[in-house]
Amino acid sequence: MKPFYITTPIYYPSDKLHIGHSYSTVSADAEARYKRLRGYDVMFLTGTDEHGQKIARLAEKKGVTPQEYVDEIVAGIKELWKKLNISNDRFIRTTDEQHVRAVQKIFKQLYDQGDIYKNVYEGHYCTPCESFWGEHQLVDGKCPDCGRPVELAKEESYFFRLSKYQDQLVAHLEAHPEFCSPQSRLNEMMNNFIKPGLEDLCVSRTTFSWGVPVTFDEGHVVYVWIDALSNYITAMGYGSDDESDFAKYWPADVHLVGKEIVRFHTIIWPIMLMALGLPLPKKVFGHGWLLLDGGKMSKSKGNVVDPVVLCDRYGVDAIRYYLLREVPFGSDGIFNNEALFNRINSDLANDLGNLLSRTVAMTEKYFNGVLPTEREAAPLDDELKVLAEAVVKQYESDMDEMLFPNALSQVWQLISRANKYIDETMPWALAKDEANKPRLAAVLYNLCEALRMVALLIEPAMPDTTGKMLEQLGLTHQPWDALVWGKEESYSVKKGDVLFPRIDIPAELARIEAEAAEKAAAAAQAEAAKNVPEIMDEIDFDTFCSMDLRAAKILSCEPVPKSKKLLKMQVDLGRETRQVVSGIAQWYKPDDLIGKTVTFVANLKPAKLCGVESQGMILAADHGDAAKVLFLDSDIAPGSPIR
RNA sequence: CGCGGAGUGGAGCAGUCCGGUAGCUCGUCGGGCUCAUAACCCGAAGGUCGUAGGUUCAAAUCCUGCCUCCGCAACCA
Repeated sequence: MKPFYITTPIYYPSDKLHIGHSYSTVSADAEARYKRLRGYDVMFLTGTDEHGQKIARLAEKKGVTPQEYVDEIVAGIKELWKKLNISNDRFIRTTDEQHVRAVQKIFKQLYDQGDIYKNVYEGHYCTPCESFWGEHQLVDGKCPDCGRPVELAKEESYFFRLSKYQDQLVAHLEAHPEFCSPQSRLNEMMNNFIKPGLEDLCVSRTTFSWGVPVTFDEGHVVYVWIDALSNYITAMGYGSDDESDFAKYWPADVHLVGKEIVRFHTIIWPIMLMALGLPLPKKVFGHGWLLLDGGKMSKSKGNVVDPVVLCDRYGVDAIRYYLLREVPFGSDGIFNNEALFNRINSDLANDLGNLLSRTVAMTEKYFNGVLPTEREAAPLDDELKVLAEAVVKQYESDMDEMLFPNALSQVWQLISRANKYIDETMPWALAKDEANKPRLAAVLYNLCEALRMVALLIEPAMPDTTGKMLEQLGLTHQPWDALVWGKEESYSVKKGDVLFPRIDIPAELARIEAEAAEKAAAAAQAEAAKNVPEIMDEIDFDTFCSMDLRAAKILSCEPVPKSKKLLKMQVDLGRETRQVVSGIAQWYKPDDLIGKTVTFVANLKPAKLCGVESQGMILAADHGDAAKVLFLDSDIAPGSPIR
């Protein structure tokens, strides 16, 4: 069997993974599944990149060791992949002993052959980004990536001679234009990084210890790239006693990566491999991002963008389908709930689910579920058949290029054609006359064939659905070469559960919003509780009684000119009317207050605010940044004492 | 001139490289059908292709100016 080796990036387990990571991994999974179906001996690798200062710091903050910290997060990641039906053959962690040893070996070899050398590094370090920046790269003295402050750092480091291999790299990239997809990104790399001349790369650190130790120089740990990128070969046993998998699967067929790390995979990684005398991967596929809709709003909806929640609520295959369908090649896609629900309803429920449902229902109704083999063909049938065959071909070519949205839209063309075919043939009309039975059987047979092919085609994207569809069609799993029209002799179907239930979109959106609001409120409350000031020193009862609190009815109210915060009011205190100024204009309009009864401090020494005299004070509670006036029941008479 | 992306019927996009009848999905409206998950099928309405100029027989597409919007973020797949 021909080997096919595909990888995802290894993820940084500093926090739970989000929908974007799921997108990368589901894409790789779909391709891996597709290649398995096509008869390849697939090796599908994913994993985690667990070292670095950031994780060390997070662990410290949490009071656990870095290893304990990542162990917990990695467990969650593995659970997520299980939930998403990810079929990875191996899961590498950069803390795996085998990996650590191999990295040490690689580092030593590169050092021994002079590709790594020791020098002093001076630069500005951005901890969140784990990036060093030169003086000229900083923006306003801050990290050009994230805009946060940087720390000046100077340390003894090892450097990797990228420059030495520059010409060799350029030659390779020019000879293999297919090495990087989309090609536009390679052009970007060429123009921005390669042509101006590669700078040697800092590959060790002494400022933290959570990393792979450099064997021959105590205090140094291997920094990021040599540790992380080499996972693709160490996972195959490179540098261990058993390199048989490495021999079998390397070079990788595809490294699937997000667009932001194309640079490392098309420059640093190939050069590392060249230095090690190893063959280069065949392709680096840089996909776009799945962006969250609505910018900052996404935070408040955070719970819904959690892939685990999404799967639990709407089904794994629906999420997988959305991810694979929504991000066009070469650009970014958008994630939002409404788009997700629309896709589920129209593509999955209406088009696909309903097609299966109506076909199986009619077969049961007209033939008790068992189609007779006596069938009468008609010219119209060929259209369906021809389309099905064309779709298979185009689908395969799209999947070979990992153009998932294109491949899926091919399948939906067939689904659409089949739905139309039902209208054209009108099986319910044929059923009215016994003489039409052979024609009716042919129509339903063709629909079952179309559905069978659809079921097989969507397997890389939606493996569970394939099983459910085949079951209703009375079939068991079929190999890829069963994608031939007319392969089944006949059908014996059995209706099952609805494939994809429709979502009541307005109701669902309202529910999500309510949930988010509830969460936000709870969070605000928790936040407020944290900010409750210390209780003041004790006072005696007389001191308390010296404050004359009264109910006061607001008679009129208007903003104080030239002031943002102040409102001027006349209040009825029963025996007199007072003028009071209150700093609540940001939260209350005059109309909100007129006629209301409030809590009033009647014996406060008058004061002038913005030149307006205030003869007392209206009480309000601090509510976060805002203030909430203490309103009283309106039937309390103005001037009533409060105690 | 910080960088990058984008302005095409109600929404989301394709078309722009290589000028020549403006296309797709969703939504809306009308019709059909009744097997089916109020699903399916057909049809229609709806676009000065951001704007002002220029090149051309012809511009969404090429050139120039202007305007507007978005991201620069979670820790980045």
